[in-house]
Amino acid sequence: MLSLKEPKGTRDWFPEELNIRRAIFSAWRRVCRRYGFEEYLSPLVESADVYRAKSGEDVGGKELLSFQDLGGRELAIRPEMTPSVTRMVSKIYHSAAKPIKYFSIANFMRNERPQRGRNREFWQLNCDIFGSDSRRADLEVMQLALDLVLEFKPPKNSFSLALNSRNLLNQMLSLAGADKLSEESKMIVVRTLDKWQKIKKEEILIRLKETGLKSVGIEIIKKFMDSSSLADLAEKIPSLKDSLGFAELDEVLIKLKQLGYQDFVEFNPAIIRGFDYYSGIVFEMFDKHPANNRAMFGGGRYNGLAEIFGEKNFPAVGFAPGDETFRLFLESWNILPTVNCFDKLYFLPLLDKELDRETLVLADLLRREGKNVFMGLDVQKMSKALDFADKKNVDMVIIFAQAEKEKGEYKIKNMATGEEIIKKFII
RNA sequence: GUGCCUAUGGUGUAGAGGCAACACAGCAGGUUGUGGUCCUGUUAUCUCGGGUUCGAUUCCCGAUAGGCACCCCA
Repeated sequence: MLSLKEPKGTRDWFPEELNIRRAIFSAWRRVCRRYGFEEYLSPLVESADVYRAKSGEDVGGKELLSFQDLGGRELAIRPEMTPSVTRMVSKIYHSAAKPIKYFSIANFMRNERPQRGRNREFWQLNCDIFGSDSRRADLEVMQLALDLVLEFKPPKNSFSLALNSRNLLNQMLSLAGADKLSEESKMIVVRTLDKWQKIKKEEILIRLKETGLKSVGIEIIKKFMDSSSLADLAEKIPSLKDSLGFAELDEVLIKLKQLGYQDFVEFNPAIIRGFDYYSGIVFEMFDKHPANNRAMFGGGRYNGLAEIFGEKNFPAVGFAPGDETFRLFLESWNILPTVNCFDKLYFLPLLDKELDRETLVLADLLRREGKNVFMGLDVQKMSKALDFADKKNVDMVIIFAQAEKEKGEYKIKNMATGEEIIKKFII
């Protein structure tokens, strides 16, 4: 006997759950289109090397679900969209009118251990702007991200957008002397900063010292990480004030505030993000619900990624919310939407086996009128038919039996009100 | 890869070392043309393997599956 369980880390989508997902996706589409973004899709698989090149060490490594095709080529089920969309856009980049604003909603696989908010198969919205290095592109992408959340009318203080800049971070790190460290040590420094809010301060200091950083450098890092705002940072480390990273963050933050997002946005030095390809501004949307102690989604600028496809000067900025974390956000704040499969569903039971042919004709007629008709397949008594209609939550029941046939009619019964309408049906 | 927790009908739960209980859902009927109520019947090798015991679904060990937290990542 085979198991009824779906494969580990995947889930079955029964209509009820799927209706919720569809409602979320259609809201996402609505907002993306409002910003003039066009929908695209890439293949489910890519050459495995595409991910090995630039995805994080786990996502592009042991978490990659790869296999050989008949020609011995090594393919991988996509663990993220960014490399694929970069590949796609690289093909058309030179001839396309820029900026290119693209979005997609697709599923992905990562060989992780499933837990709350994380599955092996998951769905993501990916929104990206290519061909503009303008800060207005960063701004628009973040505005879109905020509107995606706001579309669900979340309560006050339920989420926030935290911003940082890889440029600012790198400038700070070079000030702290991290440039003199080995690549490996530098990576450990960055990892440690990523954990700033998670691990104890003593532990952090030990880790930083082990990389060979001087205490002057560690002091700079501490000042940076403890900054509560850009103004605070400018005061603590004045030399950073004139840096590119500071300027881009300052500009984007000011504009977001001018646009009315002042309650949701903040500078956060601990936003690092795992993928290697990020280069400029990075950001994460935080769910502030205590049950969801993690970022809902994130993104940033990744100008250098297209180099793996031989493209130089390929500005790109984007982000990707996942279905699972997003659903948890909506669920926790009690704002989960849903849509029905049918605007209205009609149930046509077979009330008399003598009317087999006529009932089929009637179903056909109703469908030609554009109605959604769920037809009963076996003979049912009236009370059973209505009972079934009740449980299936149909809106209307078509009543057609001998009495109706003789009068040349059928009835449409409204299940909510009990009201019946008589229609002509001569056969 | 590491740690902790859990496993009983279709679903959700109770139970106790000695006949496995309840609710809901399903199906059939009470009711051969009008539903949501009510009533009756029906639905279980208590995940698998081993151990302790006169006796284990219950206690112990292992496997498997699931959950949660790390790692990592969105």
